[in-house]
Amino acid sequence: MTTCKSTPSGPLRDAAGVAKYRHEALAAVLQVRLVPDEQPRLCVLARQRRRDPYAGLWALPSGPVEVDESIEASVRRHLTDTVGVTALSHLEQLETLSTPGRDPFDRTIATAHLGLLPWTAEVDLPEHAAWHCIDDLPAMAFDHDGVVVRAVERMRAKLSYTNLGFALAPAEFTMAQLRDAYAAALGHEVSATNLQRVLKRRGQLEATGGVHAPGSAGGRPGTVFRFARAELEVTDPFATLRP
Amino acid sequence: MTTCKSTPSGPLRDAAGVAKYRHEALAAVLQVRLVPDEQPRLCVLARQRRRDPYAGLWALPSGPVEVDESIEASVRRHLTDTVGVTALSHLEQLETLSTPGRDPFDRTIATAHLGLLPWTAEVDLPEHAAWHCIDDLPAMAFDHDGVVVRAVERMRAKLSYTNLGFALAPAEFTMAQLRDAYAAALGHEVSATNLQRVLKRRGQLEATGGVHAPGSAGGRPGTVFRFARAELEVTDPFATLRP
DNA sequence: TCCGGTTTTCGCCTGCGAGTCGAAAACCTC
DNA sequence: GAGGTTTTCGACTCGCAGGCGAAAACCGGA
Repeated sequence: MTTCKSTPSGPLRDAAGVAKYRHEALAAVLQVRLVPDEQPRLCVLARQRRRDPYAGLWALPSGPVEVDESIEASVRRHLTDTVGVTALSHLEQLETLSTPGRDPFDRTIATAHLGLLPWTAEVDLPEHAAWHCIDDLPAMAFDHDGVVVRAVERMRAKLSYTNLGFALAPAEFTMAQLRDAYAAALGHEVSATNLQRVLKRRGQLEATGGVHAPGSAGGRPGTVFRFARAELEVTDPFATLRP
Repeated sequence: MTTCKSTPSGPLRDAAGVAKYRHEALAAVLQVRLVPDEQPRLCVLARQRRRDPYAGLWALPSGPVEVDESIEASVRRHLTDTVGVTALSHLEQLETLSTPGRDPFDRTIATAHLGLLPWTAEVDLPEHAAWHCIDDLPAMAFDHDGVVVRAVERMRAKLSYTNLGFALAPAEFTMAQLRDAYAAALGHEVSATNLQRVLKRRGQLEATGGVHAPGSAGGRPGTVFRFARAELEVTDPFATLRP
């Protein structure tokens, strides 16, 4: 229904003279990645740009929103198409970036998202895509470095006041595994004792009944747990000044 | 630099065939409003629509983003121009709405914001604009009722784990006034004792030295306080599982 | 000036949940 | 069976929110 009145040199405008913008769906996909004989580390998925602007720099997976989809659907579509990510355990909106000049070639608006993968998910990465550890990030294109920082902040905050832990872990796990995953995600040591007590008190943790075989070094076998619910729920945002 | 290739019947697209969208800057402006001889109440600013779609229904203040401004600057501009709000004590981004069909006349994307005014701010409302109490909202246009709900949720959550209280109150106030404002904002009774102790422990509260004259019914005069800082700062988002 | 009524302020106590520590349990290899 | 390793559980401490009652500071009226 919209007709075009813009001149080739100016911004695109509709019949009423209102400016229109290209809208990018953008995602910082985080995963606790296990490396044999090392502590697991928190990483983010990025692609190396082939074209200007910022050719050669790393950028978060993104793509334009189509007319018949919501931004969230667009994020999922582009993640599947460009980096082969289909098994997100969590996806939420982070922020919308709109500073004029953030894309030197066009006036674009982008909505950034936080995506999470369980540590067991294996992604077949295409060429020019790679995982980068959070504490050793390369230079990134556009405003994407800020997006990664805020994605990690959001995930860390929600790990403490929601049951977001389910998105880091697979269906079943031992407390030792979960402790290591939390430690990698939060960036500091975590006590398995305290973690188990906190999650149990909140009713997020259930024992499956099974036990996990001990490692080669021996030791008591760990009981296998699962998260009671796989949807995000807030524990108590009104920690203070409650009724 | 973008040229127009769209046909009059299809969506607007640039030279590369990428769809472009009208982007709306949207704000839910909340204020604790004082009515003489009544408890103060939390209200939201809305305008009654004159044109279709949703003519006659109430809608949050909004307007299209211009090419040379960020979304946040656009929100401030439209709030000034359409409802005369210039003294926001706080403004933050809430969420971006993009469901196809959310605007039956056009494919638009809107970024919703949370705005706060101190209870002393008096706004000269134009015709067709009014304050609506949160617990007695009229039917709203588009997806704006959901925006109001999430704006209130966000504010209530941040009142407990940030110093957002500074945005509700004027520069100076007594604990009794602040208690009433918190009670209206949170929707439940608040103890002045506990409120003062919590805010003091966090270093958010300072005594100015002055005292407020007692009311007509007498009583001990209240000491005058101010917030130590007027920028948002998080108290402790990592309440649990800290290092 | 004294007294009841009102509002604010302060100190003490309680209770919940996070964090720490150490001992016991359960497994390995030698 | 002994020694080493890992997991699990209980007991304790501590910080902070929340509740209660007494004391402080003001009013108006007798």
